[in-house]
Amino acid sequence: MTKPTPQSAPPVVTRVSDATLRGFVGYHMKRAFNVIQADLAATLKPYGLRMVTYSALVLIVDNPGLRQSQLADAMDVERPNLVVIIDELERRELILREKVPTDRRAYALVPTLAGRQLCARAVAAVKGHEARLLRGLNAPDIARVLAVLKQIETTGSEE
Amino acid sequence: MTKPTPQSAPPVVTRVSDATLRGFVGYHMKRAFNVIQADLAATLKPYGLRMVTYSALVLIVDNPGLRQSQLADAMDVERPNLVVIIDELERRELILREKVPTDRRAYALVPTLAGRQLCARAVAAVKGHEARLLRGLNAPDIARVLAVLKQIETTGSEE
DNA sequence: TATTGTTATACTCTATAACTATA
DNA sequence: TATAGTTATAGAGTATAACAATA
Repeated sequence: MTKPTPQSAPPVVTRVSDATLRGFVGYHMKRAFNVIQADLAATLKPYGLRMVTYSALVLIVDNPGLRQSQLADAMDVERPNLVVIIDELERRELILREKVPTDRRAYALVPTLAGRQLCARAVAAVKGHEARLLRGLNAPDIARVLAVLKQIETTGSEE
Repeated sequence: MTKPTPQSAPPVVTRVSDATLRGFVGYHMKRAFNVIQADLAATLKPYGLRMVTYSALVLIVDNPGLRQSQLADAMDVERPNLVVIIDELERRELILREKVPTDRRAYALVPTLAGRQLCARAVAAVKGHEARLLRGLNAPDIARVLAVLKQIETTGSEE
């Protein structure tokens, strides 16, 4: 027999339970991702980069000459929103917008030397950030997590 | 010997490579979470709930009588932002703000019958949503993912 | 006609300062 | 003096419509 709790006046809550939400993978994902996002932002701050500008810079360094529309596709960002991101990287002279001779509507995005150097340093810093957050976890576990995340990513578009 | 590529004019990019970013767990997390978020939003739409209002409702149902500040803490939301969330749930008569006799500054949040019923239906729908996104994955793999996510969540605050 | 990059705009989410009424 | 809830506001992030130049 448990002590009956009055229905009209709920007892004072001393410890908030999130047991129901803990039953969902998405809830754990959101909380873990919040931590990653905050730590990543702090990691990139010394380089003057945000998550989006970092992603854009890495993709431009890895794919020199790609068009803005290709980058927008790869980043899952709308074209109008990419413009300001590219503006920012260009203003800092980390990348260049080069006119494409064969299609005068388009710009080819290429990294400058400074862009490639900053990119290398930022990537190294992010590696350190992940090593910190994932320390104590073994490689097989992480590999399994990546497999699950990849499956979620692709299952979403199947439906 | 690989064919040398001219440095001055980068070749046209046919397929954008995100190989560098794929080396990071956070990148996979973001992409997977985007998929989850979009599917969850669609799942909750028929119930007139968004991710935040859903989380708030579940926590109020599971912790009847909790204060707004407690809920804000649990949800990692600033108090000002919680106000409009609570307003929305109260306007739809899913929850009530009850004056606390012992502390007249505070409100105890309690679910109405309609709130508990909608919560139960929404939770069931979200279970279906997760089953869809995670189909084909076995329980041990998911358990390992949860362990990793929990570790990331707690490691973030250690530093 | 369709596409590339752009502008303007709006809507959501989130963060901070300051207020009120209590404690 | 500190706390609970609120208001106002500003900053990100994101989405859509419409335009000029070009294909």
